[in-house]
Amino acid sequence: MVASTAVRHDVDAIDRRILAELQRDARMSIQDLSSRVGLSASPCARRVRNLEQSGLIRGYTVVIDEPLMGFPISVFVSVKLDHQIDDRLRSFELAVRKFPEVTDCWLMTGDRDYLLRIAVSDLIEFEHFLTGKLTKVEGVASLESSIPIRRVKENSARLE
Amino acid sequence: MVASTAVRHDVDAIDRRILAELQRDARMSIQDLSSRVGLSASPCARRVRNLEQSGLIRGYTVVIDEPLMGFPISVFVSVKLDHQIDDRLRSFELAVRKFPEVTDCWLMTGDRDYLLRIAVSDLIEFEHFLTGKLTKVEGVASLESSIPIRRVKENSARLE
DNA sequence: GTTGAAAACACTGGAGA
DNA sequence: TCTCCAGTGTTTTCAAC
Repeated sequence: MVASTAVRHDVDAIDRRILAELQRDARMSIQDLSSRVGLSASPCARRVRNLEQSGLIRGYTVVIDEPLMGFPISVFVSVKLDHQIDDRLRSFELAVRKFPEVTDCWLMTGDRDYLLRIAVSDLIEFEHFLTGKLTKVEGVASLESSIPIRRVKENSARLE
Repeated sequence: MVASTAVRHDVDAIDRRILAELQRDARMSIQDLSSRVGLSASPCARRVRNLEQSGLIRGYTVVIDEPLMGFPISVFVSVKLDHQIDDRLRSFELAVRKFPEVTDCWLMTGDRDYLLRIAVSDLIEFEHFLTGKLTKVEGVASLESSIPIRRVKENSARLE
């Protein structure tokens, strides 16, 4: 019996190099990309298409300088909900997805916790976000914030 | 006195829409992009170039499905160093940048802490990473791991 | 995997609103 | 600063090999 429903894609060494190059610069032309990975354009384009269709490449995005964008401060916030009911989780996640301040959100194991990264212009705005928005979401029981100084490494995904 | 050394870029509403569209699909052609933001191609290309040159657009990257890539498990690790000496920080950061398992790393305020996200194929590999690599980095005093169940929101940067 | 030709696209510069 | 347009070179796509 064949289990998989999606088209499986065997990622070989060239695919890895394609992904690494696209991680570095996703707007590179297929021509440039092909010469960097030692292929001609047609098979390179085909590989990229296959990587997209297999779902391994989920998309392409722009890398924005958050400080220049007006949001130099990040804050990590641990959120604890008062009940781990599916409905509560859903409504919390819905709210979080709507808040533009929230850049990342993970549901953690253990103690009905979420881990959020918040991007703000300053701590005043963060205060307003906490009191005016986050604590008003139904089910939020407690919060714990920690502030990073600096981002040391930033890779969208592990490749090797 | 004019303070800024770099070229300042006033981000207007159209620029924001350009950034939002590129965040959705960074490989979109300028033609597509221009019609989506209600501009013709030439000024749209100029705006993108300006956003790149002002540093607001730092680059473009591919969004990879980490589970399909073979790394379905993420772990957040808090690392405490035994001395907050600049030299120790530097060597720790150098090591972290070299480990492919580490996708993100933040230097936190407070207690000489780093926050890392690790991507692994399973918990066995995570164990090996901890014992074989991370704890062997000079200056690492203590570790605390927490495991997420699921990613709820994933935005490379705040835009609004 | 390669080559090559047609179609789509990007870039430039100039005229006019 | 935008639109529109034309000219040029590049890039993508797709067939045939």
